[in-house]
Amino acid sequence: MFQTGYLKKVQTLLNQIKVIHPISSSAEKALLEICCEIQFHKGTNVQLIGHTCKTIYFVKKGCVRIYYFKEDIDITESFEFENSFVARAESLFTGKPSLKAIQAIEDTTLIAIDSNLLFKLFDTHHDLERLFRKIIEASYVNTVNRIESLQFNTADERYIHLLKDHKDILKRIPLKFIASYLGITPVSLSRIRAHK
Amino acid sequence: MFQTGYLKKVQTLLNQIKVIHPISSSAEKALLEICCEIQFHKGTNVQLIGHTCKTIYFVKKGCVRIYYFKEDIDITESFEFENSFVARAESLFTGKPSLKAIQAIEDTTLIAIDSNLLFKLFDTHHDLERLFRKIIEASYVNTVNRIESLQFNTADERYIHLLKDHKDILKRIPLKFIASYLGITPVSLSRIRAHK
DNA sequence: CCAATTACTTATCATATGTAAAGTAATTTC
DNA sequence: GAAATTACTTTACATATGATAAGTAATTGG
Repeated sequence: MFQTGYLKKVQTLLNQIKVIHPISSSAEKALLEICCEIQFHKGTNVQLIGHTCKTIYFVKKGCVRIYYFKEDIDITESFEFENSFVARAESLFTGKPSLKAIQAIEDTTLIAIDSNLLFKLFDTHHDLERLFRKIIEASYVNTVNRIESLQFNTADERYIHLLKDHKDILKRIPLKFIASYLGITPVSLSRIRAHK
Repeated sequence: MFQTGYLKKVQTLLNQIKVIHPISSSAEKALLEICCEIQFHKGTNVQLIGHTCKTIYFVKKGCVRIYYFKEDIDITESFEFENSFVARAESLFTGKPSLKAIQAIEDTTLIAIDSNLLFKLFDTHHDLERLFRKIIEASYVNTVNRIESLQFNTADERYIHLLKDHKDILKRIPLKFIASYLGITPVSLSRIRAHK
């Protein structure tokens, strides 16, 4: 069916799926058939601005960010690390071209899932649709919490909160990316870090 | 099966479902069995802070807001008007008690859907799960766009943007609610409106 | 319909964050 | 490994927004 080598390649994905919502082996098999592994060097774009998002990625190794430009300023919308799914929701779920790009922050290994093929599989594999419903629900909860943070917390409250939840983020992500993610300038983040 | 009176009551819900994702008549029937209509007077709470969210509401008439307190300050997280679904996602999808409340801003008629019963129906009605997957996807896209707005737009950009998308909101929602929704104080919103 | 409450605005002052510029430290590239 | 580029910090100044307070307008409740 599958060669040992291939199964090994996607093992991190299968492990993560088990945690979220276990699926039947036939669903697993169908899913693996529409997956492929891709490598990206640090700094390269995984997806470009202007392309309609038709891929859902799983981060096997490394990390990526979604970013866009507002008046020539590079703004990081989100980060994703190992064992997370990434997609530009505003494009994937609306079919419109995305104003955002995905970039590898480190040398990164992604497992790419073709979204059109995936959505077709939902017709025949109910459990696969449930799995992805739960993935979307979890992402939704994250964004709702993020809104709460951006709505009325000060910049340093947001910084402290980010460190509490993702202490490791500091070691892996350039500060300029963290700054725009928090909705502030790099200068302002420097001030906050200089023990304000 | 159903009395004409009952079908009439939930017609707005059924109409809206058709727009999002048409479902089979058996799914429709099953859904209607777990719905019930509830009326709320202006200003009353639909759900209280501290309760675990086990209901998904559909706004038939009127409007509601989700709000919470940060250091005694009332903050509006979101508004929902006619033909929208409302739930406190961070509680519904995690099973934890919600730190947020739902309140009727006008005299409001809601259709309440028991979420546990709904999730059970997903096992037997695949199309119902798809419908709600799409509803969640749309909500997710909205929150992602909202983050973009809160991350680097100025308060008056956010205000103008809100008016562009929801010009009617001004006529129905007290300014103090709009202010906290935009992440600013009522005083600051007054200044912005005074033609800054 | 009047009194009381709540909603909104305006003014003043304080402060956090933005902008610009320059300096230092770290990375990258050849 | 030196030069060049990029990342980060610090400083000085500008500005948007917050906090407080007081005034006006609108709603609510008896």
